[in-house]
Amino acid sequence: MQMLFRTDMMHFRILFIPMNFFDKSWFEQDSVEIARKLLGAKIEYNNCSGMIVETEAYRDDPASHAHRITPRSRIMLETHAHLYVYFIYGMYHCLNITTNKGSRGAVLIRAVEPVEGISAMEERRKTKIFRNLTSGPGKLCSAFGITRELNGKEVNGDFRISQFKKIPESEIGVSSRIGISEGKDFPWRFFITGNPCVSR
DNA sequence: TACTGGATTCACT
DNA sequence: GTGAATCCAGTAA
Repeated sequence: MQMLFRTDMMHFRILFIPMNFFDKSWFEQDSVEIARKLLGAKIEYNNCSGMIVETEAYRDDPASHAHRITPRSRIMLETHAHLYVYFIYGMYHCLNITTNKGSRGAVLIRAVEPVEGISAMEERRKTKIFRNLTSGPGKLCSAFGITRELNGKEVNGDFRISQFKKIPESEIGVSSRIGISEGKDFPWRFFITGNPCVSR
């Protein structure tokens, strides 16, 4: 397999990054486009991996942290291909990838199907019910051990994302869920597959 | 400095 | 279906 080389200056290691990893420029696209294309991609972190089965796109709308730029959300305006991890409800983390070069935007990873490191996920989640390991934004962060330590990091460092499985267009659904904020509909926002490991 | 509420989850009824 | 858990970013004063 063809490889790229990446040097890790802190530890003087050479890491091998396969060619199917999304490069930084790929994340310059609009968040809605990326949210759709990320379905079927694989995330890897902490010796665990999972296939993305549900995403949610955020742009400059009232329900988005990007709508009002604050020190916390500034990363969505200033970067793409970076991780935006925030803490919510006092106990959960949510994982986003910044998008939209030159504008504000991000994609929330809402659910994945566990692929590797399942026993570690079971331990962190304190359950052996496969369906409950990563079927929600808070659940998947818990299963992977994702915390705010990852906030601001560029993708394909410790946290990697790569092409994995091609999801047929016919299997991709756009949810008609109601947007949380201000009671407005954002039907373009949610992308799901028919995979059972999606949020309730 | 104090207060409010949230891109969630889970236990309980 | 409902409500509690729980921390912290954001805001008002």
